[in-house]
Amino acid sequence: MNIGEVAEQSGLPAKTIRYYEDIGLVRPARGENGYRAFGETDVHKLVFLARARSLGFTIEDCRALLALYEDRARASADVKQVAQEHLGSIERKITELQAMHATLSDLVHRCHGDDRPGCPILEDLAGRG
Amino acid sequence: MNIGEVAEQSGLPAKTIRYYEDIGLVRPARGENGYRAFGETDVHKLVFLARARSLGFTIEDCRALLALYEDRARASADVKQVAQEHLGSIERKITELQAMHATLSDLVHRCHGDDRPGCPILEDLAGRG
DNA sequence: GTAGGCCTTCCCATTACTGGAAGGTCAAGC
DNA sequence: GCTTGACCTTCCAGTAATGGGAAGGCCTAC
Repeated sequence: MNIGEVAEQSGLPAKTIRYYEDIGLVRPARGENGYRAFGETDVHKLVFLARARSLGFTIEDCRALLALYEDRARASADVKQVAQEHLGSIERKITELQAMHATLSDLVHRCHGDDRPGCPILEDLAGRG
Repeated sequence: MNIGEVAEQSGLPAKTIRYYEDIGLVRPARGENGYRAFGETDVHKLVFLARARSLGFTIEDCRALLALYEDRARASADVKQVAQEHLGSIERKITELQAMHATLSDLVHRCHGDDRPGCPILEDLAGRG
């Protein structure tokens, strides 16, 4: 299977698939013409990667999860730990964004948004808020 | 004022302040010895930048906000628009993270996390969830 | 044989820094 | 006067995870 078809099936851009090969996440065979020849296993891995990435796992998380996925003797405790740590970082990001949102939302609501002088947003940014 | 003191006052690393000069956000004078010589205005700008960055504005947003801040004839409508667009992008990010969180949280709770075979997390990632 | 649509590699750009090397400057202490 | 150490300088490279685009090979159809 050529990279174009794999891209379609996995939902990943061809560029990204080549990158994943570069960093060793997949190792497709090569045809005589030099084209990458993807097997079913490769496609499965790429689907796995696409899903994991869409859940926000980093590439290194993905590498670990993929190793666990391929490890017949894996303990799901290891998987759970990676996922829980990621969940924690998602929670921290949400909290951070919510704090930004609260502050900024307040400033935006207090800004009349016309030509009158005095803008609460600029005043806050300037340290006089 | 040397960069070290400015770093302390603004809360920004010296490295970051040099970077901001590089990209034209501040233009400190230079002393005879080649050291950057920051004035009060520079410090104000850097405090402004630190605050705006902490609210998640991009560097280019900051550049625009700084220009508006320095523009005596500015309309707060312009400021408000930048802020509102940023608020929208924060909201989109939060929504995205919350979706990830919901899915992953569900998977984590369903994963027993021991040595028994079958891990809902891996099964989801593999497309069999 | 040629047009187009694939595929290949390679290098550069992105965002907002961060780290580190190599070297100049300054103030203090001996 | 000399050294030490803290500060400053520039420049180069790296981060995460791609995306863009050039230059060129391959493949199929007309």
